[in-house]
Amino acid sequence: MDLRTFLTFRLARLQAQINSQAQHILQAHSDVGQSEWRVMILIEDRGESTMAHVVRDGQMDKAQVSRAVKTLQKKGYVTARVDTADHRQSILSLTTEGRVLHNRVLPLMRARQKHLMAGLSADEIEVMFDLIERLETAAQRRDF
Amino acid sequence: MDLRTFLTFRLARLQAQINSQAQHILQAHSDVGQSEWRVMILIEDRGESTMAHVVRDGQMDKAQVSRAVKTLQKKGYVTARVDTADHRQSILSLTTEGRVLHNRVLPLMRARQKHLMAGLSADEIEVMFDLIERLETAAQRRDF
DNA sequence: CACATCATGTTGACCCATCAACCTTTTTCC
DNA sequence: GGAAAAAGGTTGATGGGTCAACATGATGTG
Repeated sequence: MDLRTFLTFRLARLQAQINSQAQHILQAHSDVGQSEWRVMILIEDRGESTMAHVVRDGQMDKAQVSRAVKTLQKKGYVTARVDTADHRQSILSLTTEGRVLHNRVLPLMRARQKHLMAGLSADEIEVMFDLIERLETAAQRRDF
Repeated sequence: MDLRTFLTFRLARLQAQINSQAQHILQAHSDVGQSEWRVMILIEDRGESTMAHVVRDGQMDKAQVSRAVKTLQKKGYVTARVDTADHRQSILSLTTEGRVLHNRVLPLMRARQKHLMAGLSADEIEVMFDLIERLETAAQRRDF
């Protein structure tokens, strides 16, 4: 029983490392957490967005997005104005400070992503994505 | 900016699926959570153990282990007796009920692990482990 | 022996993630 | 038009995971 040979165990550790690295960057260069950062990316990516869009684009939990947006508003990085056409939703956009933060941190995140994949050849990256895909399918089974 | 092409994003999704699957098994067949389950495995693997060993064997956080052990004692699956030779640590072992639970759930977890890897060839598994290894190394960098 | 150091655990604080219950607004459909 | 269903959000609860501070027992060195 060597845990090192368990795929799930290794993946969990890898994930922990990756998270920790991201957390470190965000702490060193901003005052937002990972979920807030992801929300900011997703908003800026559309220019303007809504929580529902953020949820779908980022496959995040809507509760998490709701809280992240609230925090981001408090921190002054995001504004929300109620949609006149649909009063259920608000239109989210980054403030100037939000955009500044975004533009400061995004290059670092891109560099990190690049560094992570730098040790892998194009073929290997392809294989990795394929394997992730298949594992994800296998992980959906619930009849154990 | 398609998040689907981000390795970190895909890994996070995969990890979430895998966790959810494990959680589902534990909820259906026991009353312990994932960290408690891992602690139980690690104790039973040695027959007897200590928190420090569990922490090292499972590369878990000691705070997490401390709380998991406390809960497991409350649930009656683990006993702790102070080591006479070293009064700082306690020797942990599973109770009879703990062992029953362990023997009931472990086969399901093994089956799950097998199913996860069933779609992958031996070569692919090897590649996967190798890639995980290298990504883990790359994820250690902190100078961004 | 005494003091510094290290190892073992415990606790509080904080963040991430998920689920369920609930409220409001919009849409669908008869 | 009106009831039912669906969509957008909010909130509370639970669990996972990490970090820092602390208390205490063990160890090792001058």
